Amino acid sequence: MVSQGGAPGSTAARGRQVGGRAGQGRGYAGRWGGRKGNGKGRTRRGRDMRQSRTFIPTLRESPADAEIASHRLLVRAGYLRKVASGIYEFLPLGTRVVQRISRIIREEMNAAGAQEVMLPIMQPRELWEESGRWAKYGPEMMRLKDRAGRDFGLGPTHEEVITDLVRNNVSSYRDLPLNLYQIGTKFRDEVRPRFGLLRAREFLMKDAYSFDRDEEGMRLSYKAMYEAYGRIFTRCGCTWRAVEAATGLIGGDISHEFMVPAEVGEDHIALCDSCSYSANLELAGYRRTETPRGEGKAMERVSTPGMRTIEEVSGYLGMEPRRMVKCLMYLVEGKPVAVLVPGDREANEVKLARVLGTDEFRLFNESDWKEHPDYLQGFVGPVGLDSAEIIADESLRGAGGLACGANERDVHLVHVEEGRDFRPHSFADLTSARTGDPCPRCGEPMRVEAGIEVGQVFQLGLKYSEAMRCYYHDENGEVRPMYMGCYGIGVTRLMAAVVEQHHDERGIIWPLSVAPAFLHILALDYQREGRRKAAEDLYRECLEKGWEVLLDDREESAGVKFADADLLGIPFRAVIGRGYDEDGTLELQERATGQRARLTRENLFRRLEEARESFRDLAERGDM
RNA sequence: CGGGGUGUGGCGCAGCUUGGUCAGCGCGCAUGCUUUGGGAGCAUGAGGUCGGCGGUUCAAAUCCGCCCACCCCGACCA
Repeated sequence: MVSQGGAPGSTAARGRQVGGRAGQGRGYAGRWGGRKGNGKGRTRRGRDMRQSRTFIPTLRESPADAEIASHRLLVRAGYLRKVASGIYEFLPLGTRVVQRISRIIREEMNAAGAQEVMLPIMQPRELWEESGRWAKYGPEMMRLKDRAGRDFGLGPTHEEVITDLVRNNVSSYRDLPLNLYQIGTKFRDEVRPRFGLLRAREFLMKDAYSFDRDEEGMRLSYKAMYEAYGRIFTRCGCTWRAVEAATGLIGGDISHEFMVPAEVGEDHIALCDSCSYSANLELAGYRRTETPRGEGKAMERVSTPGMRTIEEVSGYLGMEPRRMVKCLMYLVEGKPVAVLVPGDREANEVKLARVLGTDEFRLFNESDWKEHPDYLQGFVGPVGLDSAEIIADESLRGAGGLACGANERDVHLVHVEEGRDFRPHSFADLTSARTGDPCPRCGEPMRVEAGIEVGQVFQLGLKYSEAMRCYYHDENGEVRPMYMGCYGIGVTRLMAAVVEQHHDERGIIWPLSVAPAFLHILALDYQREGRRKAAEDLYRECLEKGWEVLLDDREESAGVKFADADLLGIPFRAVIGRGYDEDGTLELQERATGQRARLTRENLFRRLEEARESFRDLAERGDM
């Protein structure tokens, strides 16, 4: 089995082997729960999973509140139940899947030199004050008081706690690098939980934190995690891609997100197939090649009675929306700022936050318009707008032939040219790329696709170590802050993502690596003595091999058993039915392909062993 | 937080407009018999004070008010 890692400062902690597998080869034997050999005195070594005695409440109908496949199927198939909005119970099969995913994560984390710890969910306010995030995190952090009235937060993430742990116990360069991780419950009081496990309030997360002497070390730690993440998602059966990402509340400079492409994903990423540039749409750049040009005509006023929206005005004037200047009024730290973007684009507020250097801003609301009556909602334009700072999207640099509000009721201006008629205080990248926009690196057209963020890695640098005084002594006795990184995987979200990528209309199709069982034995007409005995024998034999097997020993009709088996999605199915009566053969079905074969008992085992063997090879190579 | 919607046995729903044998249907559950290769049939049965509180009325699942929960869209979050 895999080493659980050593104490701080041990070989396991120091033995960095970027990109490789530090430590010993991982034990893939008994992937379905089985120890191999040496089970003397015990006839059964696999877990006993008789369906009649296992808590798998399947539903014939979809629950009314489930919209997406993963949510619907996980509930219908008896893996999951909701107890409150965004809060779920994992039933035995769901728990199995979580454990299997967790196991893959542990193997890869341990192999990459990280050590597992367990950190508290409930964390004292004081730590969060140190990092400044008690104020900054906002209502998303669940807060509570103990009986003495002391403030605590339920950890939405664990940088503070881990930094506190390390600063108090690590003080020498000899103990670095150090990488600690946990798999634990996180709580985030999401504004709007939805999509089952994809956006839950309480969820399981693997989070790791690395501590290094310098930036170079941090980069190596980052690289090791990045590569481990790729292996983890691949082994869980996901297609994925890593993209450049924004850092948000966690902070730091460099970050990548691991995205699992899926229609239902809430994130969007821009991809270039020519040069492999890929980034979250929040920060993906694109080249401005569509900048409209003018013909040197003089600016002109036109009457646009009652027309406030881009659609209304552009339709009335017969101009393309991209020639309209959308002038958005923002209140930035209490001051009005005009943000100019082409009429056919939206402002990207993540980019805007970067440019403004603050996230204290919002689009004008009703009362803001009232308080600033000199800005006429629907007719604001950059020409003659002296009272506000004006920042414009890059695509408006040198643009001409534009139309915009005249800062006068029911009037717009046409033939407007940037540079001649108005001049923004600055230009910046303020809009999101769309499919077809040119790649910022190579200029080829990109595409935008939806994905589920299943993991994110950050180079934190000194953000927390300086704020929280997490220092060490180097060889010369100098006191230096540690360079940190942090690395998260949404374990339960990953489970949902796997289902999103692996299901059909009838149910889940688990990849072998994370399936709650390897084989599902269905004995049809279980009452028939011969079939029952055959099923029991097969079951026992599988258990002795250490396989995880689910035996459908219920006295249900064939249709019910098949339908439930499709729903549960266990990769292989052995059916004992008519074929068995006729010539003693069993039918092996593969859930993913639907392939069926009537086999003798010996051949059935041979085929299953082959499947396990080829899977094991894939796993060793990191292809699975 | 804004907008919309829903809350009726374990699950999915009807009933509400036009208060009064409306507490009902399907699935599930229990018992018995017959069934068993794609969600079986017959029979019998258990189970809901209709989200909560208050009001109107002779009478409220149904009308009114407040509250709560859940869902969707948006805002938010990363």
